Amino acid sequence: MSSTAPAAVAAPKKARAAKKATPSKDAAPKAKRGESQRYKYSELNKASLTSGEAQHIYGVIIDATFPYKTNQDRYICSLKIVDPSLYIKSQKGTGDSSDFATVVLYAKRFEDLPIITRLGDIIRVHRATLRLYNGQRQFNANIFYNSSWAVFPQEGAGHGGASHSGKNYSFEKSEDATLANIRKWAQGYFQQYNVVSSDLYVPLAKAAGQKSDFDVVAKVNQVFELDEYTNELRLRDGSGAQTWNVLALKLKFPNVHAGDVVRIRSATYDETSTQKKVLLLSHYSNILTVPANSKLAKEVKAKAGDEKLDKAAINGVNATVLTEVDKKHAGLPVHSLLDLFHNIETDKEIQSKDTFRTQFYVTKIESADVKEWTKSYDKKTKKGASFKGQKGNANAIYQVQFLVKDVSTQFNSNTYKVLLYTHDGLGANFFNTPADNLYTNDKAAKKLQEYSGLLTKFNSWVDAVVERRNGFYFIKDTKIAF
Amino acid sequence: MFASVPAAKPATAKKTAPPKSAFKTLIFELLENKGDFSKLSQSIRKSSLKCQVNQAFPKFLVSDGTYFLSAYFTKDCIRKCHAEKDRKVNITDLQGGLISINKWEVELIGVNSAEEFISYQNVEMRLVVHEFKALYGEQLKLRKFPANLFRDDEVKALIQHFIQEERSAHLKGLKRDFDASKPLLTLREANTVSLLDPSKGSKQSADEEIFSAFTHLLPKNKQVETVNLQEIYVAEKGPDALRQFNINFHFAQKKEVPCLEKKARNLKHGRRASHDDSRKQPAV
DNA sequence: CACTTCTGTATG
DNA sequence: CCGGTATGGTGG
DNA sequence: GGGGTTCTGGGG
Repeated sequence: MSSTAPAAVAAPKKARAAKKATPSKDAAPKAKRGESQRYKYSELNKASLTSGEAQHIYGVIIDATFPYKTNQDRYICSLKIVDPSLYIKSQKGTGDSSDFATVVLYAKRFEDLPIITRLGDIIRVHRATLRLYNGQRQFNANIFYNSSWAVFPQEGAGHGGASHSGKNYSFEKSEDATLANIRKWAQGYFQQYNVVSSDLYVPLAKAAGQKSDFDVVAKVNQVFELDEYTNELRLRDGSGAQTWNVLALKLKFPNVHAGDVVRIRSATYDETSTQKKVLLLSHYSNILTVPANSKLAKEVKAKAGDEKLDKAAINGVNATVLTEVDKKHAGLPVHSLLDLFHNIETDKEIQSKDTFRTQFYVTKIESADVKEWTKSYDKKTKKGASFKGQKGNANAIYQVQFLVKDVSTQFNSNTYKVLLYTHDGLGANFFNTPADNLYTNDKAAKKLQEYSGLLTKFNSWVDAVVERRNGFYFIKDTKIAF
Repeated sequence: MFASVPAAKPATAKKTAPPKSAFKTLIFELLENKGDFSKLSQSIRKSSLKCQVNQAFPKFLVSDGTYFLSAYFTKDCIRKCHAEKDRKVNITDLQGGLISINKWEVELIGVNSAEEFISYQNVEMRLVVHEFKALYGEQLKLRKFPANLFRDDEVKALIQHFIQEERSAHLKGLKRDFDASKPLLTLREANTVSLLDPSKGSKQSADEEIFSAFTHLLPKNKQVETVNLQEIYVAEKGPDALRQFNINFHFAQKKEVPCLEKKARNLKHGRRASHDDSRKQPAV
């Protein structure tokens, strides 16, 4: 093989930053001709504390702040990393604080720092200086000068899918092995160890007692869209019966999903919230997902459990989904009311489909009189007749209109019709009771009356599958969950 | 928290304890009373609000130690504090200081939340200052990083609830004569019920535009008149200063030094070994 | 080429 | 005259 | 650096 200098790899994705990361001065970049290694990577625990020279490292990320602004022209991202020479060995109990290294990246621009979304990803830093800070090995890297970083996902082979500072990044062929090795080690490490030792976070049950900010490891039981900018995460960690809420901007944390186990770097207890338990985030706070197959994630998932829905919880304090959708639609993508009623006029994709999953709240139900929710249906004329004054329940069907609203249509003046018309069988089980003459079946009428109240209550939501027929949307394969 | 406001004592008996923030209590009460300030208990309306001035310009932000919101001054208020002979008070010099707002009111108004960050879903609780006093002596031991009141989880829920009730009241009062004989052209027309009054001839397709004509949000002409903060700035510091302020944005310059606190801070200068430079030496 | 540091000039 | 900006110098 | 911005004041 020609033993030429390593080829700089063109960025596979659009680079986050606009800078260049051409190798600059200091230690390693002195590749003699014929030599193929410009960068030599130090193990975290063997990097020199005395030389003061710039060094190059690979590490497994176990914590990180979000890139944050510190003054007019400085941004910082601070992270904790480990490698086979320096890692937290305790599975539980107190960890030894010297068992990881920290990395502090400095930049002039937000875009020049990495956004870390997962524990277990690999970071490579070029031209960092090592010093002891509070007994910690701390690598400092000035991205605004000549340092650079690259982050490789834990999943996947090779160095595809990397994000990096600068316009491009170098990757020597010898690094294939380096990367593969540390990935393999990380894999085993996350499966055998907790990685995040218990002194690095607090159980939610102890959150209220914290004096200052703290970290959390918990399961995301639900991601609720609070408004067009914000999700409200529902967190549980099994340390108490409470479910905790935290507002997470959609743009800042696009990768948080229900069922994930996450680590929150820096939260505070909200002393002003009296109706529900709330954690507050800061601009440097981060939410990192814990690999699903890791020991830690499995333990937390097992402990957290699910919060079951019961009627008493529908009190307007927390937004609550009252319905459940048949499992066969699990993969059906969610569409907003804007899609269903507006974008359909122009969007070919939407026009080509007729079944959608959608979420909304009910502002009004028609008929207002619950007894008129069912009709006697004449298949010939396709008309429903009131049961009022009638005996029996011949050909009973539901004919109910929901006037609904959602986040995507929050600001406009419209409410939208979603129908529960069961003449063709669609949605027949929605109310968990067969359509009947409600003038004679008091028990059913009473139950429906209760549903009516709960469905139109503030913070009650419906998660439904609808099918478009003849220009109307009909609910199907959906039922109230209690 | 307020100095003398029994903020911890809501007028109406609630199931839950009041929040530990005067502003949050205030917005709870105001929304509960559909924006009618006169319905709040006198003990709240007549209390003084002791606040920290987080920022004087371009928005006047005051905090109760936990949350901040925007304050607005009446013409009378400005006139009075500029008239003080010996100690003329400059609104724009209050940054970092404490003030006691002794006469005030709050009103619920419709705004564009895309532009006004001290609001939520186009609703703002507007704090109108009729009379205040600068508290020069007192120390600022309030929380250092107050948060936007309108980003609070419970406050958001409260405003959503308010809007939803306004909407459903609107919907209930709407006379909807559905003309079945008229052919429906689009799916949207068939499935849309508008809050807009159909008799007004407004188009049914209010897709893009923002609806905030709720009955309990004050229209512009019903709001208390307040002085534009930029006018105050010019009056106090001159047009040059305003121009300079805007230039500072072009190239971000130094942090404005709050007039009130720039004295007693010449003691610390010993540049702590900041490690943001990999070439600089000493470790700790 | 991008970054830092130094120097001189325009600007107010 | 101060400070920010533009320019040339530097290492890789 | 376990932290505090803002023409970015719902990534910062």
